Amino acid sequence: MLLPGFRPLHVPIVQLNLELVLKCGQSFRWRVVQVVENDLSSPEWRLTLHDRVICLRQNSDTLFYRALFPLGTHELEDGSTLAWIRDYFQLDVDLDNIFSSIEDPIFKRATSLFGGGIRILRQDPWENLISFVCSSNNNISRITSMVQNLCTHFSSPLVLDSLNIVEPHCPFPPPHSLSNPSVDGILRNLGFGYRAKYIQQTASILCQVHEDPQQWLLSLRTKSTDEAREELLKLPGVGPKVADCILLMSCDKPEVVPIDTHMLQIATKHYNFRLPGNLKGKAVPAITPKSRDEVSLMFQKKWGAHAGWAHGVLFAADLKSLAAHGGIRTSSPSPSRVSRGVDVPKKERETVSRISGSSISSSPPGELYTDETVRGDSLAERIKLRRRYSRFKP
DNA sequence: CATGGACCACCC
DNA sequence: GGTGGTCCAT
Repeated sequence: MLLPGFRPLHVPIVQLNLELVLKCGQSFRWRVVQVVENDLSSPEWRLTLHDRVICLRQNSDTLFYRALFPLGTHELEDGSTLAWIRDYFQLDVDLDNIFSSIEDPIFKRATSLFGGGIRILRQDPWENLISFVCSSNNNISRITSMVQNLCTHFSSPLVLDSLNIVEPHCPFPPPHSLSNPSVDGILRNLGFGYRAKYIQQTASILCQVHEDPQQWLLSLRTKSTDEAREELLKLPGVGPKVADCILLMSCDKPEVVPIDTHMLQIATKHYNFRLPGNLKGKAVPAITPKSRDEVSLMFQKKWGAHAGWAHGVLFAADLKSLAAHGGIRTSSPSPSRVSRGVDVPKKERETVSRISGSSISSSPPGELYTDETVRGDSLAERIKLRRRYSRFKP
């Protein structure tokens, strides 16, 4: 494969499969661009960082990469792009190595379904945090559009040289861009619903409490799993499921297995897990705090030190095998409840099904939050925030 | 500490 | 009526 401008890196597709990894609900910002050069065009993946756009393509044994830089910046490739890639994809982690000790036949089957290549990304904790605050009661396609809106409305696009670049490339907005109280209303108008307040409050709290919020989030990587989780749970919109996702995907906690209704289904259907009031044949009851811990522990015990990575395989495999069956659909009711307030229409849809055969349907602000703006909040609001934030304090 | 609702917008 | 949760009140 000849790709002008791209640099080759030897990475077998069984170690990293972009198609499987970048669209399975870990990161929501990668975009596919169909490049029409020649005829044998492979999809190109792009992600906008704060100072460059990462571009990737791949074939069976090679990953091709390059970066697009803003006008006026030195784009001499000093190796930082390669360093970023190795870190982000955790290329030093050998999938064969960490999975070879897992005997679980169901896991093995899921792996063989794709021939590997599914790994956990090492994402930026801040972006990861906000993205998953958006994930509650939500599907991949809508989360994707919400995150996209976050970028286009709260950060400035990189000014690129390339003429073939049309749409704006906006980085993920930093904490201070989302901390102003006005952000709540803006996000609501963008269709974020009740998650709008969570995002603004979380950003606000982090900016108030930490000199450098992003650096502080990064420091969670060196803390113990329990300590890091405790910190994350203090933030509005972050419950046990979201916290576990962040721990696994951006805080170097590979043993953590996030349990959502999806994983609960898998546990029930394939691992004979039974909730308290669940008899055979009955529908799976709603997840409870206790059952979540039980299921998570079961998987952790079964899969070991990299249980979270194994979970990623089951999860992605599940999503994928549905997309393959493309029309199998299971649930789907319709609304009758009308809500008041501002409504902003949204489009897009996506359906995913499951391995087992059943399926689910898925698929100007920006000012620094200063003491002055803080005073803009009502007293009650501040007290509530304060109480929540100190809930776990000694 | 353990359950039910509400919560937004959107799917169907 | 349900969604790849969380918050709040019993």
